[in-house]
Amino acid sequence: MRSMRDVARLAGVSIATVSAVINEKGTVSKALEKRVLDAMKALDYQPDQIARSLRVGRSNVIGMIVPDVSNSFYAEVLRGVEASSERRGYSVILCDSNEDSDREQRHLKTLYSRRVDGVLLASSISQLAHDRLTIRRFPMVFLDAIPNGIEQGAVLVDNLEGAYMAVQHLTTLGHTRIGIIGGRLDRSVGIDRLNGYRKAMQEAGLSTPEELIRIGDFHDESGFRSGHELMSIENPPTAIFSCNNRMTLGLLRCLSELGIGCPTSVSVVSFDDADWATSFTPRLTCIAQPTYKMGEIATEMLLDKIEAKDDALDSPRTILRAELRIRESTAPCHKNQEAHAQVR
Amino acid sequence: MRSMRDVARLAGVSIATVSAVINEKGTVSKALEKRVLDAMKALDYQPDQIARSLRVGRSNVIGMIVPDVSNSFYAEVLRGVEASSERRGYSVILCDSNEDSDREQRHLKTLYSRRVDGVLLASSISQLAHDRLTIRRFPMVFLDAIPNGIEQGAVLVDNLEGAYMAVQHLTTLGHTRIGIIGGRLDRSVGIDRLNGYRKAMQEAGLSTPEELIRIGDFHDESGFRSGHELMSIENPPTAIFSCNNRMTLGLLRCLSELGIGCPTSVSVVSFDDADWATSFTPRLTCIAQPTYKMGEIATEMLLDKIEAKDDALDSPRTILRAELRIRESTAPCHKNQEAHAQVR
DNA sequence: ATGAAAGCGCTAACAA
DNA sequence: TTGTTAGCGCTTTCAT
Repeated sequence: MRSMRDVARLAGVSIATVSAVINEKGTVSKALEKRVLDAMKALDYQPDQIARSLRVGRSNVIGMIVPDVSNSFYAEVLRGVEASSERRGYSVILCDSNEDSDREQRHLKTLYSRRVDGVLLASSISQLAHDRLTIRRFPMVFLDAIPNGIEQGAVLVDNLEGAYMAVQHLTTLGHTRIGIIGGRLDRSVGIDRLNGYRKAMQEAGLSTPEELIRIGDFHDESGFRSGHELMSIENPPTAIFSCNNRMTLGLLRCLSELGIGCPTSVSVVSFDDADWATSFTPRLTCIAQPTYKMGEIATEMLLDKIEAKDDALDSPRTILRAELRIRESTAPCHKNQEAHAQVR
Repeated sequence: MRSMRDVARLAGVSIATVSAVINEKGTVSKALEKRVLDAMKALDYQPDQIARSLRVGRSNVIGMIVPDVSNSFYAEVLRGVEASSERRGYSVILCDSNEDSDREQRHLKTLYSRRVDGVLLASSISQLAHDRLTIRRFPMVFLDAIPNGIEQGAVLVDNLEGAYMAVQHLTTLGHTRIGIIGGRLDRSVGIDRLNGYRKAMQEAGLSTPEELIRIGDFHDESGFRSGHELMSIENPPTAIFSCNNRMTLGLLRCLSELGIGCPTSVSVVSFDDADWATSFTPRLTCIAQPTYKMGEIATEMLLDKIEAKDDALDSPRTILRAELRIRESTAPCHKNQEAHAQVR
């Protein structure tokens, strides 16, 4: 492994000069610069970032913690993070917490030991909030979800509005019995989406009896189960709003097994878009989050924070809007039209 | 930021003793050990891995390069990698090459600068093979695909056999006109899967006219286009084998738009399973790769290589088997039954 | 069993 | 403009 000494020796200069050339400190004459550059090339020299990090006290590495990379939502966010980081000369250490707060805590400790310059945390295990010590260790930016009591920098989606749009779309189509498959209520994401549902229902003058509200855990299986429960009540919903991609998959599987037509018998809107959403029959109407952009913005925010000249401008929350993408899994309420017809 | 000096001072010992305690070198008396441990706790001290890395010449970090994390195949492999790495005390720097060989090259350079102990490369941009220099820089293990001329350690799936199983399943169901949507033929993966198709067809005594063979690029759009092409030839196939998850999505979208029933009009088998595969109607028959396990095995192989005592046991290739998961997107060939009936 | 000190490869302050 | 040198925080001989 070549070091600066080797380059310096070959170029016939001091290591300080080599360092100056590498870091473009500009105080080096053209002649020497060329000799150094040539020597570097000849030796195929690559500066040792570890040594550099130790010296300058910054690693140019950030950590990113996600609950599950194999969930396409996080994978897409991660892409944005990786791209922005690379652009600005940072690398990212990926940590998958597997939704386990112990693992998350371990990861945080490891990241600290590795002296990452900051971390992006895409999971709001609220317990973390209590551990303020952790937060003091390095700049952090929260992504997607925000733990209770944290006011730090965060990049979020307006979940309430997103859910509201989804359900309003349904009410506009004439649906009155609208079920929801919600996510965990110990997460801001779960709460906000449920509230968006409530708001839209209320505005439409619709009631939201308990039987229409199922709370899942953001996983496939709970979507499946909730779907079954919703469709087996006495007066089943004509439309269902599912609060994330995984639960939607479970719901769709449920409807398929039950032989319930979508959107003929029941309309479906999902929070989260996904690569498969337009390949389904029917193509799925959904609330799309700007995943890639969320990753980019969060990264920019974190890096700005890291590179801020002491006068720490406290990074605010950035709230992005989700987008309603109307496709074919939602249709006018058939039942109500009949009811309407009967009335006449 | 606390250092060993702080701990040593508080405990009233030398930094050598602190180091010995941390690394469990065992030559420290119980009494001192306790004092050191207490001091560490009191100061909330976490050893600086950067300094340690510089000193010992190992970083306990590995790099992983994937062409696209948002493809669930790679995301799942990554999960396995992350889990195994964490278990053995390594962190992983994730690099997304975006299928661009320049970016990949840049990532490799960065990883080298960061002195990672090894890298996992899940992309066979063949150009790399020529750059043997890169390979000498650190231990590498190839995942999923293998560049030409490389005999290094690699974890692969038996793509030929997987494709063979897929197509054999189709021939067994009585299909004789079987189309294939292949992947890029400058990749081992693309070639092997095509050959598996050819082998199964040949063994079944079936011909493979050019019109049944479409070559895509592993992306959604090419699956869509190929689907259209296949279904618009004079005597369209009654079954299609699609060579990866993304192209399958495109194909499914195509069939849906064309209103072609699956499996009634055409059976579909896909290489790659995915979370959505069992939520589709019909549930998708596919060849599942052991993604998570691939990640685990590749990581173990790489770490063993890294930690090998000089006597470098040259890690072999590990070839895993794919698994045929028969679901409802494949059915007996309807057309042939008719033809059969006519002959009588 | 414990400590003193050298040095990993680099940057930055200072000298020349 | 260029070089000398002192560390960054750690591990590891080598004395004691």
